[in-house]
Amino acid sequence: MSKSTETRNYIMQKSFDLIYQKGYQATSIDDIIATTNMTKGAFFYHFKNKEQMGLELISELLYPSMYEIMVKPLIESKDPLTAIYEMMERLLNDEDFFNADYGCPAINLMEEMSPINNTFKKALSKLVLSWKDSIVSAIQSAQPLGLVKPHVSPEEVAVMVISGYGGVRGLGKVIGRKAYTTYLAGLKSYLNQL
Amino acid sequence: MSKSTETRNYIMQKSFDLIYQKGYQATSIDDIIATTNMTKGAFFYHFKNKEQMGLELISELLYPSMYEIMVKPLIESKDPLTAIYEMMERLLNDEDFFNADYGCPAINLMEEMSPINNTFKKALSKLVLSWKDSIVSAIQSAQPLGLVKPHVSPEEVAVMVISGYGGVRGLGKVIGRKAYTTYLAGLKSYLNQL
DNA sequence: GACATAAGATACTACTTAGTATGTTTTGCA
DNA sequence: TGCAAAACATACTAAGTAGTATCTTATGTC
Repeated sequence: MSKSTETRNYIMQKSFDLIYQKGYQATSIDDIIATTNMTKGAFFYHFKNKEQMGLELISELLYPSMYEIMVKPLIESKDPLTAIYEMMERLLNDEDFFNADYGCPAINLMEEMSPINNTFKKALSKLVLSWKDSIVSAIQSAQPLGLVKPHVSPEEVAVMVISGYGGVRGLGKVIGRKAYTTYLAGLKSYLNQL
Repeated sequence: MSKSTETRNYIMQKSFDLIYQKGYQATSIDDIIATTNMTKGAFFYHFKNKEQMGLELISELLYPSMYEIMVKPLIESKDPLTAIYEMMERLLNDEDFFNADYGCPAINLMEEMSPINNTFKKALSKLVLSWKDSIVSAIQSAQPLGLVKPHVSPEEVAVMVISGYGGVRGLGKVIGRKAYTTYLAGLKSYLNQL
């Protein structure tokens, strides 16, 4: 990796961390160059402006890493229901990438930016829609196998699961990690009854 | 109502609207005095500073109105499960107070402010905890009546319902109101199976 | 090793921000 | 009706904001 792309990645990673903790709008370019020990010249050499940097953050950092943990485990799984539960368990128990106090970086950006920036909204909707699709497919594939009752709506389940995740990430910000464990228990009963 | 408290209420109501649409940090005092046609002198006569105004917004406007629609319907209800469902239905279908693009003002503030301001966090946790308590009590009261299976954990149900609500408000920002209707259908099946 | 360009640094600008100091007007009440 | 205090207005400040213009240094290539 060239020195140039190395610093670019470094700026993006640090920006990601700051935005994750403080929010996109509350993170200033001065913040970013301060924590990276870079200068404005470096930042604006690598990125057209702050918005462009944010969008590249989503497509190059957020989307791929979230796809890996949220979507991929659901594709090609013999046991879709436990795959969904274990995906959620890994997601909520990953304390390296996530911090209960700060919630989920993807959800945070959705909450903050969707209402005020249509480009962000579209970029983020890709992520949520591909997650939804993978859950719908998982349930659909489970039904002919008799693992999920035939009258169950895969769309409804997907919305329930996604909403549950987004909501418990917000709840965790307020009442802490215990929200996660309680939610996971509730999710297990929910999935078992489908 | 005196003229003074009238303008105070007016400032608070307009501030509430702005914060609901743009977020707390993105709403400047200049924004507020511009949309109210007031001046800085008026604002700082009625409020010590921006933070204090936000906190009074929560305790005087947000908490009471949310309590009315979220908590009250669950107290003294003969049929707790349908009470929960109908509460959620009213909450999500109220298009006067809420806008799908902007989500829920309480959830928004939780998402934005809990990680960065402990006073906001504590004020907002009151709301979410009293909601949780009322759901727990509703389920508990339903169990001896045979309306909810005895092995069901009221705490788990409460966390599922609250997370579902918070999450679907975020999802609605991205994919629109159809998230609400799908979620409500999913919630109904979930509650019926308890 | 020269030298063109990439990569980064410095110093600015124009604007916005929360908050203050000090002014003027309105209002209740003796 | 006079007048003190409440209610509001005006004009500032100091710090922060995204972005630009221009400079210097590093790096690959012939």
